[in-house]
Amino acid sequence: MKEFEYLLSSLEKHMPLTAYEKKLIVSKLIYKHISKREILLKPGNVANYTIFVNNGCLRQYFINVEGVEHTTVFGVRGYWLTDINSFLNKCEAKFYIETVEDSEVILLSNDNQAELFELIPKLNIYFRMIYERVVSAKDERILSMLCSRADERFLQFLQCYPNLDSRIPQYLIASYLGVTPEFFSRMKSKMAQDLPKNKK
Amino acid sequence: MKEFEYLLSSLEKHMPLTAYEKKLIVSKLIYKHISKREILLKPGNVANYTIFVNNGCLRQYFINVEGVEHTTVFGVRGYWLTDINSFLNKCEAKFYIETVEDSEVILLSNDNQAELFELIPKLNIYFRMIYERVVSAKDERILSMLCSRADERFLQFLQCYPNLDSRIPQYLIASYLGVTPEFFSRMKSKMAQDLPKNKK
DNA sequence: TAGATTTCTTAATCTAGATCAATTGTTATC
DNA sequence: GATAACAATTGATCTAGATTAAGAAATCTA
Repeated sequence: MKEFEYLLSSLEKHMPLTAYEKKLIVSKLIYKHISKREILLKPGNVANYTIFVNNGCLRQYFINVEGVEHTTVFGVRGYWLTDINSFLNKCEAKFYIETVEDSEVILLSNDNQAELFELIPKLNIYFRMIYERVVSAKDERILSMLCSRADERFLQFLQCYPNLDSRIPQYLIASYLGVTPEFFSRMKSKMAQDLPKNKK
Repeated sequence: MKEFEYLLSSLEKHMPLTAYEKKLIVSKLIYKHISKREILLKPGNVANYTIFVNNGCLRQYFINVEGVEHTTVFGVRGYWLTDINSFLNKCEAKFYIETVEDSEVILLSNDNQAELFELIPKLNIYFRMIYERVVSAKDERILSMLCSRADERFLQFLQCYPNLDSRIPQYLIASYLGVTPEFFSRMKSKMAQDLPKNKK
């Protein structure tokens, strides 16, 4: 039960839960330890699960026709992650989901989620609220892609994912920012150079 | 009551509603006719309402420090629109919301929405599902900004908003795509030029 | 229907970031 | 601890799209 503590406390931030309800919820969940660089979802497959990140870091990414990876989102502790279109419509996923470091995740299958919505309707409140916040975060990201330069987007990334930059390879950050690793490298050293100047 | 028909039918696609519930819902809504270029929300104010577009077209946009407008989303018939962060947290909005053409909208205030969630809990299902789809759409847009060129993004825009391009000025489309009006103009004529070649 | 305002186009020049290619660091693996 | 595989840097060149500036169309509005 300890493994589900963090998720349950996240639920209880939004609504009270009885001991029975908690037990019911946990009975529908799968806890998993996954090591670095394991693929949880691949394009072509169906996203049968939505994934709660209990520890570690995952990412969702897309590979375009030229074979270039584009990271749409990182999932760190407390994040829910899935190819939502595939999960909702049981159609083919277009995104990969992969661990970036050794991670612990909690899986909730589409069917189990549907059952839980039936049995504990107030879970709709929880997911409604989760999605509200996801929408808000995605709006920020869209805005950032629309009107910020790569260096500003990097600063926003640092805000959004504190300390993550030291945990993951920088070509992944580049793929999240939408620049090449080469450009990111140059940009980073330029920013470090300019920083002392700004401080003066 | 006729004015709310489309919204109610949209609700009923997701769940059955009794006559009483429908009446209750309608009693919490405000129907409004607004003419072109009216501003419904401004940065600095709080987004007290979420807006259902019954007819016409609105857009949400941001103005950056240089005074350049960036359109994050268009709202056409059936869309819900608000500065979600401001609406949820009653904090200052950062986005404008404005009509692009004469429009009819339905306003639902934050307080009334909360009341309705209390009185008709299954509305949580509706909004949960609406937000799921919004998240999916925003994922698409993020991906598009990350890995498509402006001309490809334009084609995606046409798919996403059929016929809208003929209804709105093209500098608005440019601001949605994230390019200057000048570049958009040139790109468009280049695309028209290249089209016949592709057909051969 | 004329003038004013807004929108769109075209051209010249400029820049953020891409691409290609080579080099150096850093991690894994046997 | 040597070799291979992967990650990061650096430099030269190229391009999508920005900027500035001007004029042409289209639209309002009186």
